Amino acid sequence: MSSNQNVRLIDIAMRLDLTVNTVSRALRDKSDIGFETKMLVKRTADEMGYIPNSIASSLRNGSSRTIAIIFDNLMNPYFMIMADKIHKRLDPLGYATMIFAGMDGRFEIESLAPIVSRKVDGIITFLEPSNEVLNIVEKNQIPIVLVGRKNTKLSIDSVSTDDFRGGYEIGKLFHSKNAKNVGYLGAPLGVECSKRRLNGLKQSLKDYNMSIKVENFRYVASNSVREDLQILLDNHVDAIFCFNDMMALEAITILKDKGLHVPQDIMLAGFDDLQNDLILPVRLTTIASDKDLIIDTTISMLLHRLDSSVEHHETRFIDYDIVLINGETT
Amino acid sequence: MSSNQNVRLIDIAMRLDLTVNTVSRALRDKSDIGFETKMLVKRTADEMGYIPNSIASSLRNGSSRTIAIIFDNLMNPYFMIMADKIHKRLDPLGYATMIFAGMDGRFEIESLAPIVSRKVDGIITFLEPSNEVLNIVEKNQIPIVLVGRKNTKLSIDSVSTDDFRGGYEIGKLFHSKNAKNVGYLGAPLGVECSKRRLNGLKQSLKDYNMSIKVENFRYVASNSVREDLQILLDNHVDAIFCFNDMMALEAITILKDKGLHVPQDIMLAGFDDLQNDLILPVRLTTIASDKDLIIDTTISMLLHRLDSSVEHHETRFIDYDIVLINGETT
DNA sequence: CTATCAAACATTATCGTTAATGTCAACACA
DNA sequence: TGTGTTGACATTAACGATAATGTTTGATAG
Repeated sequence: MSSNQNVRLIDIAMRLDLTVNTVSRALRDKSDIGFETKMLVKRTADEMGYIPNSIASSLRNGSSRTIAIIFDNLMNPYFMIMADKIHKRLDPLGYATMIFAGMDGRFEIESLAPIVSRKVDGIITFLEPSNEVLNIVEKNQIPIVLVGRKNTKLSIDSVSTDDFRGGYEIGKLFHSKNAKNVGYLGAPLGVECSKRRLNGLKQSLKDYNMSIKVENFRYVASNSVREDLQILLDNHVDAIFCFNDMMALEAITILKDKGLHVPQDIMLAGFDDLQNDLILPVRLTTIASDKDLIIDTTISMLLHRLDSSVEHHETRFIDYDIVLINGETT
Repeated sequence: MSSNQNVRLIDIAMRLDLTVNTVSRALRDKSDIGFETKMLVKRTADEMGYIPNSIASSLRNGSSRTIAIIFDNLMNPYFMIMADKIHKRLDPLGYATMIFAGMDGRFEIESLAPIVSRKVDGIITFLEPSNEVLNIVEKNQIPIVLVGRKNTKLSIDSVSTDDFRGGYEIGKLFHSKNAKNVGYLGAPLGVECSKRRLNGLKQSLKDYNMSIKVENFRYVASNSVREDLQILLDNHVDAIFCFNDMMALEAITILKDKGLHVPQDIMLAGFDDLQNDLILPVRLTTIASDKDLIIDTTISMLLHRLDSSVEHHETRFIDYDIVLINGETT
C-alpha cells in the first residue's frame, strides 16, 4: 500500500538501487539487462503498483497511441455502431480511441486544435474535413481516413460505399413493387454522398420510365423531416427513399402518427442497415453495406499510413451486399 | 507554409529572438510580459500555425484535462445519450472526454491501467468498480463518480435514480390497468439497481394484492431475452416490467414477431425513457428520470472533487418525474 | 548621487520516460 | 601480456511546456 502518490520508475529504481533507465529497460524486456534483474524489477514494480505514465512516454516517443474519431453527433446510432467497431479493432492493437464530436456537420479548423494538440497517431473522420484542416493534418503528418463521405474535391484517403448504385437499386426495387411516384428525403445540400444516392435513384427512375419530379427530392434540414415529409405526402408519393435509416425511422414514426402504415400505405427505404447491429422494433428496407469490412479497410489504410509515408491518396469502395425488404432479403 | 513539421514554442522564440519561457507566458497572457511583446508573439504564433503540445503541458502540469467515461458497451443507446450529454457539458470547460468501453460488465483492475496511465483528471463510470479499482483510483487521487448503479457496499460518490420507487410505480400502474400476473425481465444477478427495481415492483404487487411468482422474475443474460420472455409467456403473464428500455425494445420486437401486440395483448414497461432523446418508432411506457439533471449533478460532484480533497462519499438521488403510458403522461 | 524598486525579459530546473552513449569488470584469444 | 569483446549496468541528453528564480535596465526616492 505504501505512500499515497504515484509510483514512478525512479521509486522502483531507488528501492532496488538501480538506475531509472535500467528499470525502464527491464520492464520492457530490452536487451542489456540481466535475467535476474528483469525478474526482480518486474516483481517489484508489481508489488509497488507501478502504472506507467503514458503522458511522459508519449512526449518522449512522439506518439500517444491514440486514434481520434470525428463525427458530428454522438447520438447518431450509425456513428455509434461504427465507433464501437473501431474501438473493438484498435483496442487489441494497443490504441485508445478518442471521440471528438459535436462539430455541427463540418470538420473545421477550430475543432482541430484539440486533436492535433493531443498528438493522436491517426484520425478517422466521418465528416468531410475542410481544406485547411487537411493542410494542417498533412503538415503535422497525421494519417487521416475519411469514411463514407467521399467528396471528389478532397485529396484524402477514404473508404466509401457505392452510393450511386445503392440509390439505383432502391429505385429499381420501388419499380418492381409498382411504385409510380418516388420521393427522396436527403441530407442537406452539400453532402456529396446524399447527392450520389439521389443521382443513383434518378438514374433508375429514368431507366424504368418512372416519373421524376424535382419537387419530390428534398434536402432535409436537421429538424425539418416532418415538413419535408408532409410535402411529399401532399405530392402523393407512394414510395420514399430516405438518406439513411435514422431518417427512415423518423419518417416511419411520423407516418405512424398520421395513421399511415409502411409498406401498405407507402413504401419506405433507408440506408445503412442499422437493424443488423441494433435492436429495432421495426424492419426497414435498406441498403446494407458491410460495416465490418468498411472499418477493417479504414483501419488497415490508417495503419498503413502510419509506417509508410504519403505518396498518393486513394478511395476504396465497399460493396453493399443485400437489400432488405421488411426483413426479407431480395 | 514554412517547414513540414510541428511548430513549437522554441520555433517562435527563435524567430523573434526571445526565450521559450517568454513566448509561453506571452501566449497565456501572464504578467511580466510587455504588451507589445504579447501582441507580437501572438501574431507570430498565429502566422506560424502554432498548436500547443498538450502532451508536454500535461506532463508538466500533471493534468491532461481529460475525463474518462466508463461503460461496457458503446452500442447501448442509453450510454450513448449519457456520453453525449457529458461531452456537451465538459467541452465548454476545456475538458476532453475519453470513452473507455468494452469491459464486459465489470470495471476491473485490468481495465484501469490505460485510464490511470493517461492521467485523466476524473472518471465517470456507469459500471460498478471493484474494490481494487477503487483503491488504486484513490491512491492516485483521481475523482470518480458512479452513475446509476449505486451499490451500497461501495464507498464511492454516486448519482442514482430511485430504482425502488421506479419499480413500485410500474407495479402500481400495471395494477391500475388490471394486470393480474406481472413478470420482470431483469439484468443479470448481481446488478444492484436491477435488484432494487425488482424489489420496488414486488412491494407494489404486495401492496396491491397482486400475485407474486418467483419464476416470473428473470435474471436475463445478455443474449437470452428471447428465452426468458418465452418463459414469461408460458407462465401467462399479462404485464412485463423490463430492466430498461433497450430490453423492452427487444421484447417488443420479439413479441411482434410472435404476432403479439403491446399493450393490447400484453403490457410492457421499461426504464430510462430513451424516446425522449432518440427517435424511436414505438412509444414505450417507461420511467423517465431527468438525464440532464443526472449528468449535471455528476459533473458538479466530479468537479467539486477536483479542487477539494475527499472527506466523505455521498450518493445523490435524482427523482424521476414522469411515467409515460404509450406516450401519454400519467 | 546612490539605494530601491519594478518592469521585462532570461536562466534553470522539472514533469516521467526513453534513446544514445559511457563505463567497467570478466573473459577470450594470439 | 596486452588487446578485443561482451554482458550488465550507469550517465547524459532529449521530448515540449512551464514554474521558480536571476538579471538587466531605467525610473524614482531620499
